[in-house]
Amino acid sequence: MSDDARPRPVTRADVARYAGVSTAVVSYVLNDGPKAVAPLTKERVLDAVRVLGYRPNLAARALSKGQADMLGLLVNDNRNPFFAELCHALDQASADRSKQLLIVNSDRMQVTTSEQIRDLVSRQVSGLIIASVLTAGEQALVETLNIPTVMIGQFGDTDGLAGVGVDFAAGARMGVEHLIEHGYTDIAFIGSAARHDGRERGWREALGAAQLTPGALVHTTFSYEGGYDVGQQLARGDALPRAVLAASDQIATGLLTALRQGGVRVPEDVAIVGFDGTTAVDYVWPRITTVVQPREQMAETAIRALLEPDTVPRYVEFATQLRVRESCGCSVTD
Amino acid sequence: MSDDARPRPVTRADVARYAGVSTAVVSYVLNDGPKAVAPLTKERVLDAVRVLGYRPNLAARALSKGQADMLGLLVNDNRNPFFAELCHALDQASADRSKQLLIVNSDRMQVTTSEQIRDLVSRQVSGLIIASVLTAGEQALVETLNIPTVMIGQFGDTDGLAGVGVDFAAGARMGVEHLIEHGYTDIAFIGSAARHDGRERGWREALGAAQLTPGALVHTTFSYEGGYDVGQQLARGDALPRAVLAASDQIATGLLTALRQGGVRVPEDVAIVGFDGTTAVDYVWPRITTVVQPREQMAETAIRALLEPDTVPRYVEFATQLRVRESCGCSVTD
DNA sequence: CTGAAAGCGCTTACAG
DNA sequence: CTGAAAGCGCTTACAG
Repeated sequence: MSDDARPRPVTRADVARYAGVSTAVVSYVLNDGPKAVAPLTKERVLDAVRVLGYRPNLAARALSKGQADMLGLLVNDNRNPFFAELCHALDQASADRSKQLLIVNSDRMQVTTSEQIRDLVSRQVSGLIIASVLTAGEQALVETLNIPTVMIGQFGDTDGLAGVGVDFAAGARMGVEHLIEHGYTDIAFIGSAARHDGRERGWREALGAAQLTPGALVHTTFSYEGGYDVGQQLARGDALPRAVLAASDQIATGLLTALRQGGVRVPEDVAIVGFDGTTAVDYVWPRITTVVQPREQMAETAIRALLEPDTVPRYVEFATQLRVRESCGCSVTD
Repeated sequence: MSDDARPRPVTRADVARYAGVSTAVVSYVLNDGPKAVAPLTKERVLDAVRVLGYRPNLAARALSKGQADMLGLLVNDNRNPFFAELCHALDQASADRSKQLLIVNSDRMQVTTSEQIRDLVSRQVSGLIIASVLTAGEQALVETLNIPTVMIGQFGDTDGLAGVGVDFAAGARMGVEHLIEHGYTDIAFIGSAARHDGRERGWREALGAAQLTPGALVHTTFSYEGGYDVGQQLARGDALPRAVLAASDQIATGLLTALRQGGVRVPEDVAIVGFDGTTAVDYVWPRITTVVQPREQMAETAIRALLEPDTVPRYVEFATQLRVRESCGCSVTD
């Protein structure tokens, strides 16, 4: 049995003493620089590290370097499936570059988002990833903070911060065009009331290009519930659209559920196309056809934008892809 | 316009100088101790803080205190809806106690779980929350680390670590009993191959108590796909169980989707009860009846177990609740 | 190739 | 009630 309660943790001084070198040398070995170390000395140090079970104190290193090898991630709500998948991808991508992700939900009641941003910076994160919508004030704050920052998922290139995302309008057009190919002419859009949602614009554009009158335009919250509420109203009313483009998979899922609960058939009565490409919409029935955002690529690019800004353009817009399932009326053999 | 590139951040020395006090006093004010400060002096310090826009360097504080005001959370995959919700609840609960959560996915390829645990500790987290299953070796490691640790969601009280979770067996019994009340007698269980899953035991116990022969016992992975695969096999075969208890909502959802895709009606042909109580299963159709784990309470208790261990028993087992929807055969007016 | 030493920005016993 | 100073455990210019 080993002793418990090892009161004083092993420090680099212990390692230096054990290996018979200076503490500087221990650092050189552990960090592979900035100075070279003789092979034999290096061996002795590594041995000491092994024997003593030494682990660097990362808080000390962070203080010394002014940087904690962490990246701060601000997300509105990590439970949202799309953002959960994005968080996961970001976690992997930052781990690839040996950074930890400090994830913070901005829907906290107790503290303002600005406060959270400041706290992240106080912790010496080397960069900020913003996966939620900022107010003008919050954005101004970030800019004065003078820390590498990238917006992900949503950004306007009017502002000063770097951004990674998809072309919402093109994605929406793709979805609507697919519905048009099915022969539907009455195509509604369900999305948020945000001022300039590219998805809403893309919906409109695709209909215009096909000489179709826009169908109903419904604004709701970005959540299962938002879609569900709309679905209930539609199911009760008498003016069902023939097809719907939903601005998110969550909305699409809530909509689908309410419609079916209300006895409306999907896709026979109402066809649905979602947006995001989350895994979850492949596990409802009918499975939801959706516009896929390439989240691994987005995550990878966002991390690069932070750590190697010169290798990445200021704004990166990825193309989306249509994942065809049954909710649009296609019959998929799978 | 304000200057950009503020090279040297404001430190507590600047504040002290501006306020005409020592740096110690600044600390006393900012930390409300350990010494009292005269009201007027305090005012001057707070003023200086405001004017200079001072923010403490949390890495320095962490080094000094040997503790970073962070809690490390190890989760297998934050995309799993139940764990996403648990992470969110833990985030809120730790924010209530002004700790940040350092979330780490243990499904990373590049690095072992033990390595991740060590890294968390190196970062001076003041506690560890383990929301994933540890190997014996990993668990032994955690114990030698001598840091406050709590397992959440899953724990065996044979081991040395504190734990918070639900009574899996009782929860499963509750689910099965509900299916029995519906009059079903052929009730299957779909879960993992883990050695001692309380849910499997509870299923068996409830059937035994009702003098019913256990139905099929199917082992699969804990994922949408695991449930989907089983559902496809069942739909193709000719031996459909009349009812199923799934060990997780994800399994239940995958199962439901595959069954419906295969033309099997739920609940008319096969009734389903899930486990976890995630939000998502309220947004599939039919909505899935599920055994709810009280995740806010669990999260709150886990955080308390770490920060105020004396106020919490070593093992806390919460009761589950049945959330009745349509998948079991109930008709819910909602 | 190696070491002595200053510095990072806090906290906190100790003295007054 | 306040301050001077040591200490936390690293990194890294500087000197040799």
